[in-house]
Amino acid sequence: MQRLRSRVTIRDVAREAGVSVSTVSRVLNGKDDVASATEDRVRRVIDDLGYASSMAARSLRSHSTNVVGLIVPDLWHSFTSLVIRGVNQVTAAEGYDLLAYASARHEQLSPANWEERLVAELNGSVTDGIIVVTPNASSYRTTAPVVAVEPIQSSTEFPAVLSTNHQGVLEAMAYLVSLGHRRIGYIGGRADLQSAQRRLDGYIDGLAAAGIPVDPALVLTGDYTRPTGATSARTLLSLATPPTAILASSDETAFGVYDVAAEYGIRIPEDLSVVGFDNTAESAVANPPLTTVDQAIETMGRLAAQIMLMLMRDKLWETQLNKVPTKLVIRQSCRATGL
Amino acid sequence: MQRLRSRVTIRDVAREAGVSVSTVSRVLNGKDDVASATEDRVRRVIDDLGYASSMAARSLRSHSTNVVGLIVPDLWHSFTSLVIRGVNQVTAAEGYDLLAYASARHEQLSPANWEERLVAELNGSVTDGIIVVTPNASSYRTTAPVVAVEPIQSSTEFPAVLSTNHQGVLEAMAYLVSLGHRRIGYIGGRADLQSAQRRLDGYIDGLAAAGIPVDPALVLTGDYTRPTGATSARTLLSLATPPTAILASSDETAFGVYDVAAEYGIRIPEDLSVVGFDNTAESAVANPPLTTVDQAIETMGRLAAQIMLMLMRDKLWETQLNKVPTKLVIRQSCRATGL
DNA sequence: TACAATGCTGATATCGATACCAGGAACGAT
DNA sequence: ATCGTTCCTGGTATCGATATCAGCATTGTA
Repeated sequence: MQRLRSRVTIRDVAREAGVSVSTVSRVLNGKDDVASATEDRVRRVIDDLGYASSMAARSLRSHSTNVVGLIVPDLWHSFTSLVIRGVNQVTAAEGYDLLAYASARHEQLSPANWEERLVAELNGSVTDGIIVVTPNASSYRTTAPVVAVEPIQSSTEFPAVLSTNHQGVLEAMAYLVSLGHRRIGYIGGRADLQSAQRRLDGYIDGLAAAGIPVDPALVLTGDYTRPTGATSARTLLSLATPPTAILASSDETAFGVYDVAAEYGIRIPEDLSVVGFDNTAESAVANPPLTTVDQAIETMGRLAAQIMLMLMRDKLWETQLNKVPTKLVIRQSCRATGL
Repeated sequence: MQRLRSRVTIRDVAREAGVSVSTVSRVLNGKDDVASATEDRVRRVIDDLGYASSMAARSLRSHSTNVVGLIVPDLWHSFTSLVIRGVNQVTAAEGYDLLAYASARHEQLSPANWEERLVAELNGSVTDGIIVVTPNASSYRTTAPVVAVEPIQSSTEFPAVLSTNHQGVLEAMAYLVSLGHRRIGYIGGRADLQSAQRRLDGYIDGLAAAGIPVDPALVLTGDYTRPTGATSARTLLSLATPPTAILASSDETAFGVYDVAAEYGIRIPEDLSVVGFDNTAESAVANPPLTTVDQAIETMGRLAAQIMLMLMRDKLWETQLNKVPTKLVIRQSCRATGL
């Protein structure tokens, strides 16, 4: 491959085409005041030399890129991937490039504000606006707009997109209660996440609505992962009076419950009803297919992108909290109790 | 939120701290020839003002960022996500940032070289090296290194990471033959992809190795998607003498076969054996769990990142074609024929 | 005492692009 | 002949950072 000795710059193009850099710049930016003969010549040289303008230089000078930034804690978890997918759909349709940034510096920076520096660094320099996924900070110093998806802080100074975690769990609880369950176990998420808190509230309110007292032995704190789901399930199923249903606060957690049920010879849904939360792709093909709360994560991404584009175009967006509704997806992991 | 009127620049910091921009720059870059009193003062001002240096300006001047670029056709397909995950593991461990770029301009540029411009634009300006996933071009004009993952062109002028598609399918075929299958259907991938061609070759060579003639009616071209998998399965299962086994060239395709089998009341694996390719997360929880060829996509990402870091550090990497072995994962979707 | 070495700091050029202003050529109007 | 337009083009300042060189104290050495 031709590893060029040095970059092809706008100067090289100008020299080769026998015009000034200004003219080349005009051609690049599609200004209409260039003679068509000149434009053709410049374009030919651009192709010949394989010239591409430097993003760094362009954005440094023009203070405008065509790029929406996305700052994510990682680039592979199912939640992240789905948000990215939703955002990408909108940005691509509107002709914006999308740049997802996962920093190597999480650990080194104080965990509370690792994204703050990134936002400042990227915004107004490489991106025209930034969407942050599950951010910690409640405010950023920046010239360009910021939109959050599932922020950890409950109140933020920028528009945020949230799912109705509380409502979703409430609905799932109502469903289990309608099937006759009264001992319902709960495996939560990491206590420091706002979403986990909301879901737990939904569980407690769901019990209250059915007039069932909370049994602390049935309420466990997890971390949304499969192994922890399994550990928690072992605890619940070893109780003297085990629950007849388990509400897991994530699909991964629910699969941990599946694992332990198989291990104990407990049949789902005959002996134990299980409800998840997320509606990941796996939940549809699991055995049995998992009844779960659909978070519409992709929709959240789309909404965040739409808000972002509005703000970038100096339109206003009044609402700070934008909720995307959850929906209970009933499959085959629950059954009425035999009572 | 404080939307700042204008960016905080290094100049503002210098003025506030009563030093020159040079000194601030030295502090930022951890040079050791700054008096510690001065350094403390500058750092305090940096924190107070919430200053973060502009990536654009920094890389324009220094010609070195700490960023590895990743150019992908999309940001959500399972293949892409897994590659990103592998790359991210290595870059994060080595202290490099990762920037994944999905262009909105696919469609507008001629499809054959949409990534070429992106590579030139990013490299030597925003990134120090670029990993391209399933690229079309076989060469790029760039000053910084390029590494490809599953390039479409068979021969490239830069290091490429490939999986042993041919070997993987061959192994799957040997397995099916060992179970007694002789009528084996094949649902391929998009004909223009090198990977699809390799897998098809594996199928044909697998038949040849077993001394079975190719029946054109059993060989269909798909596109790796679930709906097309279903359509193809309908065709195969409607034949006068339907196959006893179907080798799907992707897990998604295999799930399409599952769908149609359920529709037709055909039991897997009792009536029909199915083998997939990819070993996605879904394949393990499917009903029945899918026997599939594990591509070790994450490993491919890791290897690509390792090669990239070598090249960025001016080490040499001789081998152009780096193959990551596939492995047959036997689950419960196949059974010996009743003959 | 003179002169070099060291430690720290500032001034200036530069990276590659765009914004802005100025100006030449061709043309018609006065 | 002079002037104002219109159309096109070039020169120069500038974006925010780093690299390089130079300079000023202060200290060490011949």
